Amino acid sequence: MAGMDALTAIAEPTRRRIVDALRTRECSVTDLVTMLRMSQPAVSKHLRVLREAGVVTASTRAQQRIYRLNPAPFRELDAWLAPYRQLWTRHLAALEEHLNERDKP
Amino acid sequence: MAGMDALTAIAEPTRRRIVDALRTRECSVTDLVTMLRMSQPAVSKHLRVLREAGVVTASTRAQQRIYRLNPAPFRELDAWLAPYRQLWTRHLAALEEHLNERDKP
DNA sequence: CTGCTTTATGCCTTGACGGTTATATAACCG
DNA sequence: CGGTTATATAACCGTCAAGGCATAAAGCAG
Repeated sequence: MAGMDALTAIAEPTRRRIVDALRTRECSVTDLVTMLRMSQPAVSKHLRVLREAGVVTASTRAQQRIYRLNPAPFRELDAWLAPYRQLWTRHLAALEEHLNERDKP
Repeated sequence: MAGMDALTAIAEPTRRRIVDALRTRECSVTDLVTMLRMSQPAVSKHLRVLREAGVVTASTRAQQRIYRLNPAPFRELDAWLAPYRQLWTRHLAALEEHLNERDKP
């Protein structure tokens, strides 16, 4: 019942591997277990964290639980990143400025 | 000597506060200490982590060390996020499709 | 109902991390 | 030089989370 935010959840290396896997196609738990070469409980626990953070959603199909990504937190992350974009555009602008300045004899 | 990656470094709540503060203007350590209302050693340690992850750079000015953001990791984060963008564009497309379908009697 | 498969939970150990106080290092000022 | 400011490091502690194994729970097959 922790409720950690999406970014913190995604940051963990193993969970990022899970997220990267789910990006291309939805997966069952055993799918992920074989991909990550980790114990099933470990994977289930990571999935629980991701679920409670709203990063993934699960649906039941027969005995399997199919996990897929939830777009929302990625949009949020994108929104958070937005104001940082001018960071490197400004950087490039400064660089260009510098080059122009240098070419003037 | 850990060498954690940028995303993991940024994910930590306190460090995200530092990064958010540095986004608008560069800061000295004491600046950050007063902002975060935390002990100076704690701030210095977080700055060390951010430094080793390449998130920030430091320069010396008198006795102060001025910290500023390094654009690179944010570009990397943006690049990592890029393939996820189609996640919500697809999502929107599907939604629109669904609405169109529903309007046909 | 009895297995069989798939997933979730409980318990435990271990290692890492965030925070503190105390101290070292470094750069300025007089 | 001595003193003061600014930052980094050391030593320590409490907490927490990630991983393991064992076990429960849930859904299907026969």
